[in-house]
Amino acid sequence: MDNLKLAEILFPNLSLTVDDIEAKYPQRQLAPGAMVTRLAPSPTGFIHLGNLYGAYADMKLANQSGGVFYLRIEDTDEKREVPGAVEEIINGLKYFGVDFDEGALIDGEKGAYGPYRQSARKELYQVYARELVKKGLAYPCFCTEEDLAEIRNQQEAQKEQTGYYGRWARDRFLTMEQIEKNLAEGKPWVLRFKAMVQDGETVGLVDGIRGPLVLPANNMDFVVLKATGLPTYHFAHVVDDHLMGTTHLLRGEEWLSTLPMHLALFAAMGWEHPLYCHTAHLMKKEGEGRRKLSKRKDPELGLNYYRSLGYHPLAVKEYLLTILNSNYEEWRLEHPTAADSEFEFTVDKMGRSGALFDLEKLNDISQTIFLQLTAEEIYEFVLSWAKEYDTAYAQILTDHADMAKKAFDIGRSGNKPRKDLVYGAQIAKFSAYIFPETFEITDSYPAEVSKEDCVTILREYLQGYAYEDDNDAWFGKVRLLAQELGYAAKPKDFKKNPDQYKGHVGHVSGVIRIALTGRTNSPDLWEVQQILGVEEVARRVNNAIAALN
RNA sequence: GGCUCGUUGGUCAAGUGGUUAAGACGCCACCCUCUCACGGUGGAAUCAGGGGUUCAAUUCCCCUACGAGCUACCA
Repeated sequence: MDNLKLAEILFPNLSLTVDDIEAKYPQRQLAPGAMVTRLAPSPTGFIHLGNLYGAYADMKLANQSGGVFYLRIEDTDEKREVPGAVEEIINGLKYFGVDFDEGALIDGEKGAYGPYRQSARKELYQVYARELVKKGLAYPCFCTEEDLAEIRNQQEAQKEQTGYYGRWARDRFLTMEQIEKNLAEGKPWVLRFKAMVQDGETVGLVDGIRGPLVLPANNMDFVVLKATGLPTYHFAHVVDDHLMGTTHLLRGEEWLSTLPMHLALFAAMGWEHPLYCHTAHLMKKEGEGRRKLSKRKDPELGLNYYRSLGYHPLAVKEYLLTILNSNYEEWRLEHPTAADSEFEFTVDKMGRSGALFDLEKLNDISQTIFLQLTAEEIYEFVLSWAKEYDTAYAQILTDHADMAKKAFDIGRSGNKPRKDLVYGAQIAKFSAYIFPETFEITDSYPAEVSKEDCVTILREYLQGYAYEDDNDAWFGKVRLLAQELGYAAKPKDFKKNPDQYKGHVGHVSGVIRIALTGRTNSPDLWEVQQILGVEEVARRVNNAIAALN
């Protein structure tokens, strides 16, 4: 077989040569140790937590080493492409704090190693595919779907490994005449890699996360170029990551089993492969078992889920970081306020087994994230969330900006701050008590207090209420009132002698709390009243009295 | 089915040929306390199972079970 001639017949119209390309994509001039990483999603749907998880790792690796983090769009499958997906990927990632040094943009791109959309790199792949043919390492295959199904059936019947390989690789043995004839007849063809391995041969490499790995060498004559002339993932990955100078390649563990193909390709091209790092999948608990989080079944996998609920992007990032690197949480404990960029991220501390997504932990982290924001920042964040997902609440926040900010800030100072705020939707519900439009009495009065006493307490309380009182003076009055009505001034006294009292001051203030906030659970009452103002306090107490009668 | 990867409390996990097997979230109890929180103290709870190797195995090897992934002209 004349490989050079075959290459010429298969690729007659390429304008570029290998030298042209190598000249256009020189090795990157970076400091030693600088890592080049990438995110390479395919525009087939929404971006999910898994993408974000990987993106943070890639970004940290590049940033902390003075390297480059770029975005490449893997759009070689025209059938599955979803319109607008690229925009959604970029915007979605940006919202959660992922920025790229170079790569695809919504319109166009930036960086010298483009194009960053694989569909625009068709000729590049073909030039290298032609090289493969020249070396006798690739050949055209004219098999139809039916032909392949037939091969598979036979293999299954004979209990042999399925696939296109060895003696089953029908078109591997085509003569030049047969190929020319097929071509002349206009038969569609794909280009297959010609696997050259002995039975039982293995390949070894060191994975950044999993350590040394020994895998069976690839024996499949897999497809390198589809009938459309576009490459498969395997070929595109090898060509692109070589040309774009990727040094550390993070990807999901689903690629582990096709890794030998990629290794074979790198070897065939005579290129060095990047350091592969195969990450574990995020899992989901289902019944007794666990399974990979799935795009279809699990809305919480979509980034949009967290965004629509109003989780702060920093909270999502912080949470993902804790499951990304096993020693991050410990570091965070020692550096509670440091920027996460100060944490040195290492690939070998990434988990080998899939983590279950833990919403409760996210909530916990989310609470402490809000603690670090100012009331102003919280307000801005919640408002921008509400504008998109809860317009009624957005209107209220706009109308009562000052009130909202003060309410968000209650009890957050000092060294034992409250952690009331978790995420947008929760905040909307939690803060409802403060605004006149949403205030309503939803909880019931303490069972220890009779209806008559409730009325008495509220009447007397309102009479004695003075806006100028400080917190201590205010509560002193409540204590006094409690005592006058036969309630213990201190809960401890009541606990010791429950028969001597109707209840204790907590029950009395509970009545006031219900009247003022509508709930048994509210931030500090004195502060709430400072925000509401005398008139509103009086209005709410009077309404409560009226409702009791 | 074949191949590959994985398995430490409920969850995230540290860790090592000899440890009282960290820590975090959650849970429970108590303390603090005007509620709820926050905070503090304490507690329950883990090396999937079985074989080896070894003086000694959670750690090394093998098998089994379970989970996951791949087995496309998808990525």
